[in-house]
Amino acid sequence: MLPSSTVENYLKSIYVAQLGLDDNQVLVPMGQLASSLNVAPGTATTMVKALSDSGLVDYEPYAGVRLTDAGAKLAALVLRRHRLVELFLVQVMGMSWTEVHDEAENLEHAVSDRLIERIDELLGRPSVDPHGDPIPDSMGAISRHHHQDLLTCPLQEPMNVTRVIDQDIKFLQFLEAQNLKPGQSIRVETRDAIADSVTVINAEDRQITLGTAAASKLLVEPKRP
Amino acid sequence: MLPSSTVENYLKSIYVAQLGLDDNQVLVPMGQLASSLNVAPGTATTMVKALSDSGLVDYEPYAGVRLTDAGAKLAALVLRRHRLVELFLVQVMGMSWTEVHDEAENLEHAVSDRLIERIDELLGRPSVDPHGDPIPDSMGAISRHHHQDLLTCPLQEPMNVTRVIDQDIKFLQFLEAQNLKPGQSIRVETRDAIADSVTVINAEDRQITLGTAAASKLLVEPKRP
DNA sequence: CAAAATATTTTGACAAATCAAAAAATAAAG
DNA sequence: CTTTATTTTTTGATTTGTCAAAATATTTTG
Repeated sequence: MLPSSTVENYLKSIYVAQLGLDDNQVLVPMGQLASSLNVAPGTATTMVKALSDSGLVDYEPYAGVRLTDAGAKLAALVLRRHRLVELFLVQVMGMSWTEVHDEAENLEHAVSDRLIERIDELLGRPSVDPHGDPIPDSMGAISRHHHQDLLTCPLQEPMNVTRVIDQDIKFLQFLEAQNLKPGQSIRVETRDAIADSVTVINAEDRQITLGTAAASKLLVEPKRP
Repeated sequence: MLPSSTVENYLKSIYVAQLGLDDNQVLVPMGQLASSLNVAPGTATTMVKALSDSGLVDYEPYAGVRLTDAGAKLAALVLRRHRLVELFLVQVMGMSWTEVHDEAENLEHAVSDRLIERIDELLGRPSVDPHGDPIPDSMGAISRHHHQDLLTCPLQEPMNVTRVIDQDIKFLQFLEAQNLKPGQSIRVETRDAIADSVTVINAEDRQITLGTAAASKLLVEPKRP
């Protein structure tokens, strides 16, 4: 039986949450899951129990939830559809990278395997989406190559923006306006822990100051690795 | 509040059924609606009552159902999405016209107005889909220009296939194999009421015999009107 | 036009997904 | 190490969409 959109969204949220988990933890707390899905805590509990009965997750009461191999594969394929659709909307349909997330959020549940395969082929089997997020392959395998962010990368060195860990349209539009979107060349000028800020120089030598919360959402790699 | 996929499907079915209604009738019988949606009769009754409460249909118990103006507009926009998606899948994604119906059946509920507008633009504001079905405009208006079918068109005259009133993949594949798909030039050779058959000559002068049920699903217009 | 056949509606039940609020468990603080 | 705060689970209800089968209308037929 094929999973409902709801099930797909739960798996996707757990998957993404697991990737973002600190190394010592393995379980996603129920509260975090509930809030990422915008449902009441009790709703998440009920649903996770059902997913557990279907063998898609391991659930430990009061501790949290973790995907099984079967659940992780399904989740990766949802993410694959989402990200391929996003890239398709940008490359083929000419939409802005700032607006495709919401559209893909719906389409990811409606595109067939056959269509997603066509899209993958048409785009030349891409490895990342317009936000720099890696696209799982058709087996559900995902490249887990770890980038630095603006808080950890070297200062005064030319870096490339490779990924943005946020889907908020306003934030993405801001990055675009400041020439900070994926593919752009930048360098970090200064960091000030007290002021909670990071200053960056963009490709046009304009200086932009970000709070550390925002700075941590921009991933980079050395210009000449 | 935006209509659910289920509501959209009910409206679409009623809309299509109304177009196919004999001129003297105005109400779609509940049984017909139920079977076109593959639901039990009682399910259709319940749902139609709900649609009636929302002002999308007029419902007359034991007689049938008819769309209100609001319902008709919504239905036309669903059909618009469906047909634009079908054409898009053929023209841009390179899929076969025989297989796009099922894919569009899912996507029609997931594409946003913004995306459908892009598709419409990209395709050059087309007026018909790959099956020859007319595409409603963004106001929900649809061209209702009536074609002849293979049972009513003149004999021995060159005609163009303009439309196929059936979405069954096997039937569409058959038409494709026999050079009878929309756009092809054909002529009707003979009709035999007793044998319940129609013989057609395709563009390559091959003769094909169809039953009248199949023949009525092929719409044509004179080659030089 | 009464009897049989057909179509439609009603009824009672169920599954999926959700919420609010009460209850229970765990974690944090004094 | 008890009390308080936080998180999680339970409980009871609700909405949407569905079905099977009984009850009721309508239509057809002899």
